[in-house]
Amino acid sequence: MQASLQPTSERAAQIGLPIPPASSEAPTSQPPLGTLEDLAVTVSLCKDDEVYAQGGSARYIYRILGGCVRTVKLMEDGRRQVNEFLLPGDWFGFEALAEHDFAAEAVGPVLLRRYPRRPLDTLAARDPGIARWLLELTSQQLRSARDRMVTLGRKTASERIAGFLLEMTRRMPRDSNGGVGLPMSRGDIADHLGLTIETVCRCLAQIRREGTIVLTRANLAVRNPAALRALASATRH
Amino acid sequence: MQASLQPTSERAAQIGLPIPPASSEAPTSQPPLGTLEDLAVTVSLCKDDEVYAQGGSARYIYRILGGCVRTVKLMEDGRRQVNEFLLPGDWFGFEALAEHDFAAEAVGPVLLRRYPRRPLDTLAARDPGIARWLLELTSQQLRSARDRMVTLGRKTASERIAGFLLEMTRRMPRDSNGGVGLPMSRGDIADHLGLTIETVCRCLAQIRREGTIVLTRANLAVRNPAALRALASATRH
DNA sequence: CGGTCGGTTGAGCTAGATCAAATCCAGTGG
DNA sequence: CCACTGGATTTGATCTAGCTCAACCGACCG
Repeated sequence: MQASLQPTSERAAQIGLPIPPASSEAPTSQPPLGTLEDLAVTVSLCKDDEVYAQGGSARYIYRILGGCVRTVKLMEDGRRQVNEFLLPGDWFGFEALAEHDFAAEAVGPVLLRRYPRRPLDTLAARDPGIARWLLELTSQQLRSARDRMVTLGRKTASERIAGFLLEMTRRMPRDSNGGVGLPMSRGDIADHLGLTIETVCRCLAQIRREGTIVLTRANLAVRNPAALRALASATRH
Repeated sequence: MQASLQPTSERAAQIGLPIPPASSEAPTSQPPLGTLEDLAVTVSLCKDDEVYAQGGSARYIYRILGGCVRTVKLMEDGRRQVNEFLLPGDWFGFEALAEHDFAAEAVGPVLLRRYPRRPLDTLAARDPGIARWLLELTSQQLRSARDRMVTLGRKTASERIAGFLLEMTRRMPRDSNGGVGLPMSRGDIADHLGLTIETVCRCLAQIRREGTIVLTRANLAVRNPAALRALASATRH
């Protein structure tokens, strides 16, 4: 872990970073970081490298240029919760408290831009626009965390999977065949949704059998979005 | 619902509001709200009154003076997720986006202070201290939401219950007998922890049988905190 | 005193976990 | 180019934590 936090902006090509078109998500309002941009460096990571550790002090914030990052919380006995998957264009690490409560790890090869927190904080103390932007980012995270709360607390396995697939088709860029790449493993998905790998596989297989999706190891195409949406918010009984 | 959002500061006594000593939680840094305090009103609510509805526009922020408020998300078929319980001293409703993503309801009789958002926002745009305070509140919410994510995604029923009891003893004021009052029903607890009422009861009964806690309908005393802590972070197998 | 509404307890049932065994590739070395 | 190897994925068989359904209990209330 912690292998390559050295700025190595050229490594992207070396490690075969998947071309990173911006997330199709509504781009979070670009902040006027001006002077801060000069203090930023570009960092490239390999699969499973740690961006920062759980409990580490929060010295930087990050923006993803390419690839996918997961935030992870680990229990002592190895149970794992993947809080979120971060995609190109997404910012993270700005939670404003002293220590990171989650670790952040590269799901695959990742390229990201790293900004120091200290000058950002002083900037935010002067510029209400920056402060507002930070608040908005945090609020959005909070909102999506709360949505996931319902997922984890009250939804069935297939509802979780269907919802996840919908989220991915929404956030990932469409490729030439109308499909999207799933950068994360089944295990990552399982730990994100509070399920086991096997249950994830079985639900995916089920949805595929019904003809709702076409799925290879890492590529997803939705054939019947309506059916998928119905699955995601199934009214029970 | 929506019964009594009229400012009725005298009703507290009428409805027998449980004396509201401040939460023993580290009080979130008191903001210099100065001028805003003049625009605030005190509101009193009865059990199950709605403070605001899911999807309602976010016009106010609130501080609890006494009682307990729950934030709730409801699925169409009635499945319910209680996001958090808010206690005296806690602020809520400041998520900064236009609409509330959760409803907020009084768990029992509640007294709260209501501040209009618009002037707060303009205040925050001028005063970095206010902005910083809002960001900190939101970040704390985000942090606790993320902790609950692990609970909901990966913990067993008894771990959830034990963790919840510990949280309550931490946040609630101790009464003369060393116990704390639990303002919420078993159903609320169940919907908070992603369990059923029956499972909540059975786990509580189990922990009580072991002598770790003494529990009546609405009052909890922890006899063996170490045992409870062990339960909450049990290393599986 | 009967009714209602939380809470508790018992008896199965089942969604999803666990355990185990293929299968499928992607990358490696020949 | 092809066989080989190891990890990821898939599928099958079984088990179980927690859910569901149902009965009962006790406090409070009119």
